[in-house]
Amino acid sequence: MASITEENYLKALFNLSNNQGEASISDLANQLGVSMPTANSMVKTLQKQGLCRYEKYKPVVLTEQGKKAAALIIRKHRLTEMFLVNKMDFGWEEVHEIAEQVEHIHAPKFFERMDEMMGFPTVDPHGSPIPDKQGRIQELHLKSLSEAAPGQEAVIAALSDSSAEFLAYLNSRQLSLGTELKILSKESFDQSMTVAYGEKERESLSQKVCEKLLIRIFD
Amino acid sequence: MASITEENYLKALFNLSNNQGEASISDLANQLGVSMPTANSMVKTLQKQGLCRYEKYKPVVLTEQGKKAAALIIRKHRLTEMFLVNKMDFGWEEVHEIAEQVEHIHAPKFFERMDEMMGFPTVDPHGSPIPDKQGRIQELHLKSLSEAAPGQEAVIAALSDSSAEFLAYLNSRQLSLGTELKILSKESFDQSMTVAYGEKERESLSQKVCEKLLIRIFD
DNA sequence: CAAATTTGTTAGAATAGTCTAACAAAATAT
DNA sequence: ATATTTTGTTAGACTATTCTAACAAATTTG
Repeated sequence: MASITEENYLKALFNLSNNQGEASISDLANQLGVSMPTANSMVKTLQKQGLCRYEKYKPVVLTEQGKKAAALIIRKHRLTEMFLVNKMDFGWEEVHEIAEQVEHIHAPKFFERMDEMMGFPTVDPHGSPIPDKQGRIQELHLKSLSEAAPGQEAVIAALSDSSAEFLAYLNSRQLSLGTELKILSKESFDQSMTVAYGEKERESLSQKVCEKLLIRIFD
Repeated sequence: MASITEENYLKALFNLSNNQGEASISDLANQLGVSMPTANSMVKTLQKQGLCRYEKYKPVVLTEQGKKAAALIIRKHRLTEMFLVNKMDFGWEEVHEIAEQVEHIHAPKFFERMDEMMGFPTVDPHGSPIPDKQGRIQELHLKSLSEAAPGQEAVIAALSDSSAEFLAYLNSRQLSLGTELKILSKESFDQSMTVAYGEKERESLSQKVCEKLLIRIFD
């Protein structure tokens, strides 16, 4: 069984390799707040266990086994976040830190019970998909708000950044998952967008924000 | 902040010193499944942090600070057990292992929310008192069933053994907290007792079992 | 392309928590 | 009160995870 430390490396590798399917040692070290030699030696350890593939001076690639292990940890993380929000009345900005600890608990029944109690949710409070028990992840292929055009209507389906700061910003603007937006205009100058939603007739969202809001466009 | 290992030593010391207020190195080592040298060196570490007092060849005594720290971990353990039983529909025999892990989570709000959701319970699913937020424990001073006399009526209020095996035994006999017992007779031969409860007209309980059932006698 | 920068590696050391072997003190039992 | 047993201690070693310093490879830049 992987240690908590190893689990954290797997999770970091998984998250970093979303795009290329591989991650550099320096990104890994950065993500985990450890030195490069530390990341380097842990990668060797993971490789010995068949969890990743690695050659000197090459990026690290998770094996199928490693991907599955990582996905199952992420499953526990996201189920926990959802449970905290749905069943324990936490705000979506409060749950990451707690889930970061709970995800390392070894108690299959505990997480299955959460899952049942919530009616088997497919996404977490930030719209990220919850991997299934086999570690498979349903891809959502959402667009970011930046890609939408004036005149379109869309609903916020997920976030590409779930930091407490960004969530606090969204809270302050009454933006949440499910919020329906009408895109009024887009500044070609700074890529900021003016939108309407709920009670708000005209709100301006910076490019930074638009990029982080993942939407489903109404047909 | 104490490591998980240190927390486990504190908890073990707390449980072992219930009677004398002190614990031997060998009992501590035994309780934790480590060697005596290991327990010995950890005791020195805890002492340096002001969590216990210790002199060579003498038993270990928790300081007030150490007692409080231990009680707060036990609080998290027992709140978790109660939450699992009351809110997540686990059996009382399933919760110890999970609580053993959850008790190390650092998230005050998580445990406070559990506490609130349950209406601030004072005992865990096995009848053991839940320490308050200051680490104070309300003593229940219960008698064991062995101390009761034929003719008396009593209610099971707690257990002095919460092992899965004992709990399975109690489940198989439909005995639980709150079960009201009429004591019919006691064998002076083997100290076993014959009792009536629920649908059962006559059930025989061995001395071992009677000692582990903590009761409140009806006036 | 050569120089500079970034990235990655090796070597060596530190800390936490654990062990076994050997010995010493305390407690128990003749 | 001595011998035996139990309990406790010290010394030394091992693994996991981390670090810094020094160097090497790869990449980027002028």
